[in-house]
Amino acid sequence: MRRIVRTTKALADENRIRIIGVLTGRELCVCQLIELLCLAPSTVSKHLSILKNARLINSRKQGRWMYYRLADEEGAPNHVIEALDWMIRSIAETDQFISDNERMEEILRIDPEILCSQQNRSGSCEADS
Amino acid sequence: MRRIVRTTKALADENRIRIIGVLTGRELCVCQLIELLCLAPSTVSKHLSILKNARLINSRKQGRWMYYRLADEEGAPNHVIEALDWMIRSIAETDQFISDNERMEEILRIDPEILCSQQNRSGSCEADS
DNA sequence: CCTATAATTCGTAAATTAACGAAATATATG
DNA sequence: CATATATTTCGTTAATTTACGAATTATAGG
Repeated sequence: MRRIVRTTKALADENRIRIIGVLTGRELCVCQLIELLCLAPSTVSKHLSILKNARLINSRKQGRWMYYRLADEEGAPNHVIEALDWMIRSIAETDQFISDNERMEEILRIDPEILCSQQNRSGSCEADS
Repeated sequence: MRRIVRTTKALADENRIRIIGVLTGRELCVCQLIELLCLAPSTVSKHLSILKNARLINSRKQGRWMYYRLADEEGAPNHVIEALDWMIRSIAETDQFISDNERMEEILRIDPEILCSQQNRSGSCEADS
């Protein structure tokens, strides 16, 4: 039951739900999520660690970048996979999900080298929508 | 998306999950839940209002008693029904779910008139398990 | 109508969580 | 080896949530 609570707590935050929303079907690095959410790098990192702790996402380090993706069947408990499944189906038609994914398409067109180097300075984010 | 967050927040508390666990398959009144959870009546009432607000449960007043039951297909949005479904399947085999339901069987054997009248005085609860 | 009582609302204190910036860590590159 | 940089960890503050008791509401029954 502790594990169920850890799952629902991880899912009980709007920013973490948005992360799951843009992670469906692709892998993203932290600075791309920072750009989307307009939050400090340390905050986004903390959200990712909560999701990872709940085993909702996995990560892979490549050079200086850390890539995150949704958990897959192998390696995550059933109840986690099913929660992810429910979440993705539930948010799929929300405005937030749609606009986040549109925005992410734009972000993905930016060379990550340039994108990242412009962050880590305060007030760098243009809040959108 | 607001509604999804409301759903996950409602499910992100151990006591509320326990309430859902004992409510599967039956209707219960507030004092029976107070007895199980060993929490103040006002606290249990607050948990119930959070669950009701998220449309995970429904209520019915009969005399001085208020009966709560899980939401059913009619009247609750799809994503809520599916979340309930996931939750019930996920907790079904946990020790907490099993012992809560055993304890509830005992509680149900007590005349509610007697059960309720013994509450509302501080320190009345014998914490179990 | 008066009293008892089941449940809720309200105000408040304690605990938890979210957000930030600064410092630390790890990796690429000159 | 020194520097730049992507991410994480740590410490702190602000916001949110949980829990309680006191006061309130609504109903049953004398």
